[in-house]
Amino acid sequence: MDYQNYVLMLKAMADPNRLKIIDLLSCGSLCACDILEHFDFSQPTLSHHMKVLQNAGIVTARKEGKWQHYTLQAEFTAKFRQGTELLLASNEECVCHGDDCIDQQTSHSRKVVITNEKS
Amino acid sequence: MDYQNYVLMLKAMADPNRLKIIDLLSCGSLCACDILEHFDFSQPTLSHHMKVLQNAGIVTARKEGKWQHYTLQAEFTAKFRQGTELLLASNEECVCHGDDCIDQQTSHSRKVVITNEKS
DNA sequence: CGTTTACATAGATATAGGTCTATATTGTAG
DNA sequence: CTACAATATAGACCTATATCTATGTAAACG
Repeated sequence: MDYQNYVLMLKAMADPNRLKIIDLLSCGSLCACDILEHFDFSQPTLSHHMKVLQNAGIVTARKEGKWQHYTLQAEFTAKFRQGTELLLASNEECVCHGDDCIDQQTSHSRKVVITNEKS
Repeated sequence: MDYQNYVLMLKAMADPNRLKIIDLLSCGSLCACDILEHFDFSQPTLSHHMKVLQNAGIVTARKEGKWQHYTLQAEFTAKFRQGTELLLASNEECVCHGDDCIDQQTSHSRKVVITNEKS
């Protein structure tokens, strides 16, 4: 997995209002008007935020009459946790062991550590 | 926990370059010049990104001679996972059950679900 | 002491993003 | 068909931010 999708999720989540929307939806589906009641911003602003969340694969929309029902995408939770674990793990799955990685033998800081490290 | 610190982490992580820096550091400490080798941007830009990561509590810096050694903050991993679980959990720890939450009995969409739901 | 190396800071610039008002679209009900 | 209600789209505006060049600072070295 490259981090493209994970970054997309992070960007969508990195807004207090959208994070609150996700939190609301983690308790179950809601329509736009119900979500809007929890915020001070305008309806078009909510529409914008919901589109961001959909584009990131975090939320799905299901139209029912006049109402848009928003639901947390089932795969989101698993995918986000997976991306997080992949990022934070220091094992061989770590991306930095790929072709774009540090050459630990020629690393400058490694040389310094050998000659100057005191602790 | 309010989400303030979690949002700060998310904002710092929601950049492909900073995400790659975190990934690099998940394999161990590195000095600025070693990190810089993996990127095309300038040294001041890296300095900026490292400051963002420090302000978010993700990275710590330790000066050793001329070199700045950057390390993933020990608490970051745990705190981020904790914030993620708190966000995605649909149990009573969910923030939306606080005073700023949905009144599920008077929810408009709930009424609609009862009268119009087919599936 | 002067030079080089590693990094930080200052300031400029350009793009991204969050918000608004105004308006369009779509569905429901009379 | 008309009116209203729920949501989406368009476009403007402003702030945040990612980047750069130029310069400052601090440590090591001859």
